[in-house]
Amino acid sequence: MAFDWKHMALKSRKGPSAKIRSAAFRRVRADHSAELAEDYVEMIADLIDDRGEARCTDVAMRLGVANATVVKTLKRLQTIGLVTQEPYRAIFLTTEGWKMADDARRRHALVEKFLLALGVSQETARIDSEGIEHHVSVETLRAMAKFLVRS
Amino acid sequence: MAFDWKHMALKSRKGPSAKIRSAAFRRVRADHSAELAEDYVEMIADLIDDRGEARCTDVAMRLGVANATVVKTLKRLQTIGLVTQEPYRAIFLTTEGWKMADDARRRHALVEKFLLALGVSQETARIDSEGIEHHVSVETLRAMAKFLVRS
DNA sequence: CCTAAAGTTTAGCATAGGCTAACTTATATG
DNA sequence: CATATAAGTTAGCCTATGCTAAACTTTAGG
Repeated sequence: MAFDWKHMALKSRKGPSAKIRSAAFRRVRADHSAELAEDYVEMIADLIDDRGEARCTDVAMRLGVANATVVKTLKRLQTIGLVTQEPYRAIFLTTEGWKMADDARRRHALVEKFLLALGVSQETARIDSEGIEHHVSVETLRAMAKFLVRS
Repeated sequence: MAFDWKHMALKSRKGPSAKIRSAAFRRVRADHSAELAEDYVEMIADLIDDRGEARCTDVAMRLGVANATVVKTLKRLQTIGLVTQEPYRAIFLTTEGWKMADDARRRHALVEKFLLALGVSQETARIDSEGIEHHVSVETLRAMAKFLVRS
């Protein structure tokens, strides 16, 4: 508190680590834009597999958002080439979309299994894996897989 | 501000129906609003401990965002009672702010240590823990702590 | 003690994601 | 086969988070 900052050399305050450190936060922010897309695509894939087609309403209900929100987001997903849809019709995934969905599902399943193996409840594993799956690097995924094998 | 979906989600113990399932996504969305606040507060706490005071520029640099963005976000954090600041002066944490910061740091440190114990590199542990720390429930944190003890 | 550099704030813009209400289209049933 | 209801869409609003450029305040140093 009583430190005299006025007489410190201000130029030396910016360490070279600041730039490096900020990369982690940039990564998290970048993840966020991809996150929603992954959730949608993963859910659409599940719906198609489960019941033959994915409808707006089902996606809205499962995500817990309004119908109009889904419609708006699907437009964005269409422009970036992940889904296709005719007005008033069901939703389909592009090849790109299927690739992302399968990837997300694999990751999701692995994280959930890992949490269960760690000893948390089914309920918590389900909820936490939903939040965590988007932030796990390939290296960490591999470490989780290894843990599953030897446990 | 935002409704406390975090708590809601943690309390639900019923089967994975669509309605319940959507709680996980609500929880993730609720986390997102808190996430930024936690990152700011945690970083401000670190800056105060490291060098006696937290300035806009340092926060901006470490987070990798523009100065103006920090100023705007700090206004929000002020209105929700986490920080205080006089114009053109350093940033301070309220009691509430310190509580959140300490909590975030504890969680962050635990997740990072856990990842290291799992066998990932220092670099990956640092980056992944940044993304994961906000999505880990108390139950999972306890499981991670237990793992650290017996490993 | 004055001035230039460094730091902070304001203004104005963009995008993403959320909502409700009102409208349009598809479909299921009497 | 006509129409009520379910499903999808549009319009318009809000908040959060980012940005740049310009204006303003503090402070270091001559």
